[in-house]
Amino acid sequence: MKTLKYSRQRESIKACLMARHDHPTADALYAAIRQEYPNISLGTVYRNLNLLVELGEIQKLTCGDGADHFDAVTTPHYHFICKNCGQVYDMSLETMNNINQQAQKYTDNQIDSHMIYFYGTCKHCMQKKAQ
Amino acid sequence: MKTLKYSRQRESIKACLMARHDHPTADALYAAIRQEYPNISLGTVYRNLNLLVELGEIQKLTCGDGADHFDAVTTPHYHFICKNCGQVYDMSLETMNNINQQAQKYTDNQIDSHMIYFYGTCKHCMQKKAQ
DNA sequence: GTCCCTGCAAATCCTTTGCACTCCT
DNA sequence: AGGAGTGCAAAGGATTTGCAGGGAC
Repeated sequence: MKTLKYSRQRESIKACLMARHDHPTADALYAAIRQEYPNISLGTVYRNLNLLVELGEIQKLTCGDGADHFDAVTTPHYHFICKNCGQVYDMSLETMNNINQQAQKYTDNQIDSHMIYFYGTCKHCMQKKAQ
Repeated sequence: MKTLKYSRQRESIKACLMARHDHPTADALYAAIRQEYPNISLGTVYRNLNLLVELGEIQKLTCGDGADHFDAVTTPHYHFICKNCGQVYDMSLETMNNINQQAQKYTDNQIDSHMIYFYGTCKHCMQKKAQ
């Protein structure tokens, strides 16, 4: 097992993600962090994001719009994705009653994780369209 | 609006996907169809898969393993993905009770579609590991 | 004949990786 | 010093696209 060393870049990436309420892509995060560390490289951003995902400190969201998104909230929750603007919103839902039960058909273990995405047009986009 | 013309390639792609019970990637489907049409190109497979998705005749699954998968079943259902082998299984669950209700927070419309993925290790892989 | 569809290859987008160098411990 | 982390640029994988020729109607 590798020993983890401190890096100001990693701290900055984590801090930056936690400060946001949207779910930025690696590239969007890169752009934001460049304001503080103009020399940081995109490769470093990707490397650290993947590391943080492995550590369970952040979550990766693959919503199907090409680029992965990242989320500092790791407790189970769901997402609403606007088909118009691509914005990813957090959704909270009651615990998923019979899902673990259903999953016994496929695995003897627990479900490790899940990804739930709902697609539609968000209110914000509907307003813009109405104008 | 474009007029749709018949193409034997498109028919073959659709037929091939419908005949399968797994959820192949574009590349896997390409390999299968090549047996019947050795000259078909990967670009054509992608073009037609996207067209069929637009027509609502098939479904695209973005499970987060790099490549998109395709599914001939378009009725709402869920997926179990083995973290070990990447196999995608169909799952059926009762109708999602309060989900549309919850979604009113984000959209005034109905939810257009949703993607639900559960991750774990499938029984098949557990057996192999045990050997 | 017209316009859609194809095969091919090049281009694009997102992400990962190899390498020499730097920074933590 | 030792090894993890970085910046850079090149490589990689998946998907899209431009173009000239072929096929449907």
